[in-house]
Amino acid sequence: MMPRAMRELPKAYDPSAVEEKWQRHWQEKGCFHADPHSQKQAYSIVMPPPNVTGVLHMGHVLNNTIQDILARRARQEGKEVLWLPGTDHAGIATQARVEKELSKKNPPRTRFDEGRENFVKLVWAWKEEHGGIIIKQLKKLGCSCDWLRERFTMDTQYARWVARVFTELFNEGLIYRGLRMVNWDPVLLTALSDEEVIMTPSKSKLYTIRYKLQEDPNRWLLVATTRPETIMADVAVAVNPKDPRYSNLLGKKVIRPLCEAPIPIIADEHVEIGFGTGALKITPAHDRVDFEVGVRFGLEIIDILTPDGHINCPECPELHGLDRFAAREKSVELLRNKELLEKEEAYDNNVGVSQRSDAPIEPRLSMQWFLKYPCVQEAKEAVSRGDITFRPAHWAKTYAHWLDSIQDWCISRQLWWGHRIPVWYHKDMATELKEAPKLDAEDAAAGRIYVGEEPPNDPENWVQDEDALDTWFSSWLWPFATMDDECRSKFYPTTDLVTGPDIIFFWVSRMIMAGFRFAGGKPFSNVFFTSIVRDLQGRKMSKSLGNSPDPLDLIARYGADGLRFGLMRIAPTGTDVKFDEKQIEEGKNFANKLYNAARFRMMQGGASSDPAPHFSPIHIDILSKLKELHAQVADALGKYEFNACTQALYSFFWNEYCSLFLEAVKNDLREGADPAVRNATLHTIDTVLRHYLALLAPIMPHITEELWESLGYAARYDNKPLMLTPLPSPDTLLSGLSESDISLARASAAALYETANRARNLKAEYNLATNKNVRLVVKPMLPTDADLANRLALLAGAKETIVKKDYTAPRGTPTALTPLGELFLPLEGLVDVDAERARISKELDKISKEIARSQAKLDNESFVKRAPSEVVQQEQERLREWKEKKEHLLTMQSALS
RNA sequence: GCACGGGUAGCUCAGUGGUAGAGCGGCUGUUUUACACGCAGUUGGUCAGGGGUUCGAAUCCCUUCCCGUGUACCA
Repeated sequence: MMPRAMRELPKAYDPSAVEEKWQRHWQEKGCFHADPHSQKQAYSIVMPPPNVTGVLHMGHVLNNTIQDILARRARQEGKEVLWLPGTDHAGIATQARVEKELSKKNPPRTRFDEGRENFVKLVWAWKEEHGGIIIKQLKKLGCSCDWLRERFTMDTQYARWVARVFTELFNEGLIYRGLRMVNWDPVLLTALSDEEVIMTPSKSKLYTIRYKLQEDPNRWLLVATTRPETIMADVAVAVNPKDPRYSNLLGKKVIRPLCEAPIPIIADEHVEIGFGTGALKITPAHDRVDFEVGVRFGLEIIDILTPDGHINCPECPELHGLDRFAAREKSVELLRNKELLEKEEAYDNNVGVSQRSDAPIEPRLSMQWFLKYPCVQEAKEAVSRGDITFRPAHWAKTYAHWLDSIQDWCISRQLWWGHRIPVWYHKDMATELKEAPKLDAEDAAAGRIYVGEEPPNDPENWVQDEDALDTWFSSWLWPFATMDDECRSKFYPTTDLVTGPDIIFFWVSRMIMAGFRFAGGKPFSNVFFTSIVRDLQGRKMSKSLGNSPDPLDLIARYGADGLRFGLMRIAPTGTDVKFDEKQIEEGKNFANKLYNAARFRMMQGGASSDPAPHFSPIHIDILSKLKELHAQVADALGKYEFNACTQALYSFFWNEYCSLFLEAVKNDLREGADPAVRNATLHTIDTVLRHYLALLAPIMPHITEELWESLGYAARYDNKPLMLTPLPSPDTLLSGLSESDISLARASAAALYETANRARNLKAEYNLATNKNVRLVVKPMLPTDADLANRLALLAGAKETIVKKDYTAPRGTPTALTPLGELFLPLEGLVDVDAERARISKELDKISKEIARSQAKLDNESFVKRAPSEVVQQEQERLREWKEKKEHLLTMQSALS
């Protein structure tokens, strides 16, 4: 009956061969392909494109596992699914990567040695060879993306969209070029957007410096600053107009130290009277706020820093050419020598740091391209009205706040790798135009500049802008620029977006605006913000801390399914995930459990015949729990509660199915068992496994697919891989049974399991846990038939269960009151009266406490009067049960004395 | 400073007003034919502290403390 091969199935599940096999199979069969002509309801997700330089980290695993679960579940629900993958050209990261390669050459080279055209070619070559490793890694995780539609943010079609969007926004007057204070990265030599600057707490020093009065060099004004190296660029000292200490100095002048010159004392509201000395040096070229003050007062702008952060001030030879931080030290020394340093104190402030290079940002006056965001109002309303839902919902507040205080977006970068700005200057006036303080649509209308999707027809007359666009200026088009018209008409707007809350401003909000402006509406209906994966100390995972596990290593050791399952089990909604490898091991253990439960079925051989009657209460019980599981999974996934879903799947299978049901039916399958009974049990097992594999498949796609095939379900039901099989309906599971049939069966099964537990407890307390020769005796209170009695013996590890209404136990026989009735464990000569007495008195202690607590509650008049009657009844019932148990124990106790 | 999230068993976390839970870990026993990646038993909690509402609070309100995140200012 049992094929030999099945007996020889390995005892442990090995995911390595299985996972790759199915990944290949699914792809070859085109299982992931999305058909825009399908009549089915559309379900779509665009993958947040990882950097093309990226390698898979735990954040990606979390993110993409969730997307895969959603996509696979949607397929089971009969939807046409598009999960669109791709990578981002990641301007700065990729350029830096290739520059690093160049610097390793002998002799070292820079991009300037290569020249722009050649350098860009080198980056493309690097991308073709090394880029997109992460795509291969995502395949190993089992991601069911439509890989044929993989996109890159610099694909030709995509680039056309970028140019088109730029051109339209420019023509609309939303894009302009201007001389503005920007965040300058002195290491990468490019401007950055506000979002790319991270305010970092920093241990600084506050220096108080003496600025001598012009009229009397023996008197001075004290000015506090953290940046003495910029003194040479000071053009004024400002005080608050309401500050009485300085009112008599207004209009007078002080001598600027280091690079001596008289500068005026001015009054500006911005200065805080209470801070420092109440006098602020004004350095318009090197501070955002000072720049504004400078504009208000028409002050000169003196720039004394080079783009790479060195001092450019020949008038001050001691500092000229020094790096800004070296210059800070040096300038303090010079001031001290001149006795102009009043004091120096420790000071904690926040310093803006480049997200990309970690270098402190330099506020710098620079010619850049800016965008006034389109469709801000629509974007705001889409979320506040609920057309787009955020989960967890509180992120909507962060989003709204950002939109309320939105600033123009600096979109130009001084990079070579990226979308080059589609603006050309007329060659006759290119030089002047590049210096012009503002350029906009008017200049295009006048023919001074050309802006367009295509280069101008007479290229010889034009010079293209040197700058590239911020990478996010292409990413924000991702949900629609990745699709052709046909695809868009079926799959846009997308259904779900799954991403990290850290890019809510960089990406999510900008996509919403772009969607409204360029694609006719919202880009997605739901946004699920994943948690951030942290280590057990709660720290962010990072390369430098070395606390970031390599997902591929985890896949190698625990399987992709194990990794996915383990991670989903600990992924809460709304907070951080603390990553613990133990949990991934649990995922692997669970896969093994599932495998062995299926292996057990395979060892029973042949298919069960269909249909089979529901046989005993425990069969009905497990089917009813399975039906509940269907609802739990649907409910949890509907609310994006992946941990709850995984937990429900785990506990059903391990506890309800394996530990209780399977253990209780083993005798049904033994040789010599009644064939009808055997068939009923096999049929129930097959039903449970078939439904269960389908429910689990989105989370553990490989092992479920493998078992689906090896259990023969593929051949038997749809002859399709599990991943293309519709989710079986739970409605037929208990057909023909009434509500009361079911609840009776469940109560009966619960009583059996509870009684088996009590029996095991008794055995353990008498050190008989492993002894299978004991007998159990039940004095029944509920109808206890032979079937139930046999199952009880099996579950409790006993030789048999005797059901006897008029049983009189020998003195000192261990006993317990169970839902089935009085349970005895006759010891047949092994009676230990003292042990039993001790056990009873321990029990009594516990129960007496419960009785006291319950009694006190019921004695409380206001409880009885005010609590709902069900609650009171429940409490009374509880008390009655405890008292009954106590009576039982007391009887036993007196029998012993 | 402001806003948001969190603090429950040694660890990771469930638990939206009615007997405090799960998994892991610890301890004890166990190689029994699906599974030692297992099985059975067991240990373990002032639900951060204080106050309030309520017959009843981990849960609702106020407050303090701690951790995390975002954001503003910072000479």
